[in-house]
Amino acid sequence: MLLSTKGDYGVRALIDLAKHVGEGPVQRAEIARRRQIPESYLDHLLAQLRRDGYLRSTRGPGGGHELAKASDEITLLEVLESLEGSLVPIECVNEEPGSAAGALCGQQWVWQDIYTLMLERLGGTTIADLVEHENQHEQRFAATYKI
Amino acid sequence: MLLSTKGDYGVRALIDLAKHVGEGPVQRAEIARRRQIPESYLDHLLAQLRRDGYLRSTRGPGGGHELAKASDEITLLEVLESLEGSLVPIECVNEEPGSAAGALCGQQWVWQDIYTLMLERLGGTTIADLVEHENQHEQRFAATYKI
DNA sequence: TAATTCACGACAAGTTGAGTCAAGATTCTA
DNA sequence: TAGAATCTTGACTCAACTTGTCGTGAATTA
Repeated sequence: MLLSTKGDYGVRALIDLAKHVGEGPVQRAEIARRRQIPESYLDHLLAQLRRDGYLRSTRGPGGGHELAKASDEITLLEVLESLEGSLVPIECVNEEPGSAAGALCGQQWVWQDIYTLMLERLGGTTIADLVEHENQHEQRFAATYKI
Repeated sequence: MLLSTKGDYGVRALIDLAKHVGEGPVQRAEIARRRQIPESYLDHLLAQLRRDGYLRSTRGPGGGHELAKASDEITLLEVLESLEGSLVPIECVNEEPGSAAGALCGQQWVWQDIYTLMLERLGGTTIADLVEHENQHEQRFAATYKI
């Protein structure tokens, strides 16, 4: 598995925040309930996303979390790399092409191709795109999101 | 990282065997030396590849390992899945598209696309292709492979 | 029989994943 | 100012996986 639940849960949280832009801070418990994420685990993911500037938090009654950028200016790629670290599929993709280490690996060229496409797709998809896709299927899943 | 050293080392070993087809069994120690794999770890990988029918082994002096199939009939995909298990990039790719679990994830559709292309590329590349690519760069790396 | 080579399973150290929990900081409201 | 609501942070846990090492035993050949 390339992604752990970190990348999954973290993106769920951002989608939830994007869907509630303009309604004031969204509470951790709300996000956790709607997106089915363990609340105390979500804490860590929100902290990471805050450190990297994707959201801001306010404490106290009425506090919560809000997006710090427009949802169409946050790509899936940057969020996943923030939460998971580099997404290289195999170590040797990092090696200089033409280096001995890259050659030893033997499959470097195959994966470089796949990796390039992956970066294109993820870099070309924003949180806003994910929200839009969700909205288009809203009727069918309204019950799931318990909105 | 999607692949661990298992997938890397295992493919290296098969490339090495494919390069020495027709020369009789190749010894574990030879493979390990040429491809820079810890010998006792290589054991486990060869065992897995043997179980799945990609090579056969003979014991005793002059023994070693040989491919059990033609190298152009072994795809990178099947070998990697033998060594690493499923290559799905994110859990929800396994969920029924349209299911609640798939929808909750929010990025299912993006990854399904990427995964499909990955399977195409890996399924369309054989050990023979990897050997051919290596041969085309042989001059530059002859020293590395110590052949 | 001795030497060579693979076969298989036990063991182990380190890392990561997936959380839980508690103490503390901040802010709002009464 | 007290108390309640929220987030913040770090410590801690437990299980699984990675990346090996080792030792014993089996098969084969000379």
